[in-house]
Amino acid sequence: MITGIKGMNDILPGEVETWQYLEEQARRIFAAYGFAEIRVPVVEKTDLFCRSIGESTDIVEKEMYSFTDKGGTSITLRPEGTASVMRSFIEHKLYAQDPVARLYYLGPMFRYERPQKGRYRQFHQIGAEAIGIDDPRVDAQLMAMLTHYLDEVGIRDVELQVNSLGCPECRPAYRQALIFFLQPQLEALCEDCRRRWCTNPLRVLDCKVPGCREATAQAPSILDHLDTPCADHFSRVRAALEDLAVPFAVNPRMVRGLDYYTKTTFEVVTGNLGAQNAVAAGGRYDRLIQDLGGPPLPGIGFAMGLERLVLLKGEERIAPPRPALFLAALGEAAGRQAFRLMCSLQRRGLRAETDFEGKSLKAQMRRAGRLQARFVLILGEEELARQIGQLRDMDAGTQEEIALGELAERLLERLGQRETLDAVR
RNA sequence: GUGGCUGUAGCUCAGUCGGUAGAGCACUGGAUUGUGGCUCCAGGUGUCGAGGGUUCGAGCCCCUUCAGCCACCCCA
Repeated sequence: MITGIKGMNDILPGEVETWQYLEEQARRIFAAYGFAEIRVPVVEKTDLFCRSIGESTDIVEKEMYSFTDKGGTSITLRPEGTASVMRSFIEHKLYAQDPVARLYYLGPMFRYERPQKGRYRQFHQIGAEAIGIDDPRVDAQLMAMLTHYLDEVGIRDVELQVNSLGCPECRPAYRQALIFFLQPQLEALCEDCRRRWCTNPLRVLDCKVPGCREATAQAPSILDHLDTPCADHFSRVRAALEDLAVPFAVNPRMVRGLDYYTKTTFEVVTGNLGAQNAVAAGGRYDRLIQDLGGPPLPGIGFAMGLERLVLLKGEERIAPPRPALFLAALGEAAGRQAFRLMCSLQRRGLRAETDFEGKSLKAQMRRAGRLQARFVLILGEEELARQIGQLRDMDAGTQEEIALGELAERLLERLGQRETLDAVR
């Protein structure tokens, strides 16, 4: 048996409806905030990710699906979406028409990691990017949109956390201050954190080991080391969030896995995802476009992990659509008629089903019941001769004769009635 | 890359002290001729993840290997 690839999952009927729902709501809500979809390839030249995400990040160092194509170019399955969107934005000079762009994307991302709960080698993100405005209100607006979306699709028990990582002018000083602070405490830190102290000291603040948390309890905060523009930006972001009544918590220990972030960073976290806690994450990247060879335009964006949203929805599945009608036919002539009727209903957009195996009426009724058909049309020799059928309401258990010529109309009428009733309830 | 747990029917899982495998669900047929869900009856399916070893005999014990899950690292 040929199986799928580790960490790459099939999304089967029964679950796919939830995916479709989450995607549709994102399209609808993001559109209201002025975002347009952009579709970019799932592979890019490897250099793009090295330059944007950062050479020394874990993603670039050990998690990329990179290979050489037949032309000798090193290409990589995208580990995230922002780099590709920025490449496209720059390549097509979208800033020439309008220096402000709001773009969203959705699709698969790839990272070579050991799979675990909420974490896969092929995973899916919905992301949004707002380019060209450095006003803090844009930061707040993006977080408001994200919060609005999660609320709308019924994701509960989450918290929006915000932080500022400063900029290349002020972050190095903080980094030094943190290194100085941690140096005398190295003994108290875990093995991983002693390594982090050298490689990425900010990560020490994020460690879960109790000993490390104690040792860093009095550590300097990045928020006290921001320079004036960064501090001002951050306070205006918070003010704007308050103004919009978006609940949030400041988390000065929040760290990022990608190098391009500046100033505002944010995460939506939950305790219901096993070892994972992030549902969505994002931040400002005011240097990225320039670093990739574009104009000096600022940007901010976020991405949500679809698998994680689906996981949080849990058993709360979106019900697949029910067939409007199952045509139960007895005998060959009735079978032909049922097949014709089914096709004509389908052309009118009504989901209809029938039996192709000449089964007994009992068996056909059982199948109709299992498919949760709203109605069944029973068509035997006698009905066929009179050009009528028995229309059975499967929910009510009632049945009436109807003329075959009126089938579609009667069906639409009664389905409409039903929908009205549902709406009233 | 490291560690732990688990692999038995399509699915969820039992399987005693080592004696050649079971249940529920699902599926199919039936319980008055042409009427679903509930109930009852009947029916089939397994390289017991794979390979090797111990043993008269292995689903069970030992070794190897593969896969899945979970956790670490890191992250959506």
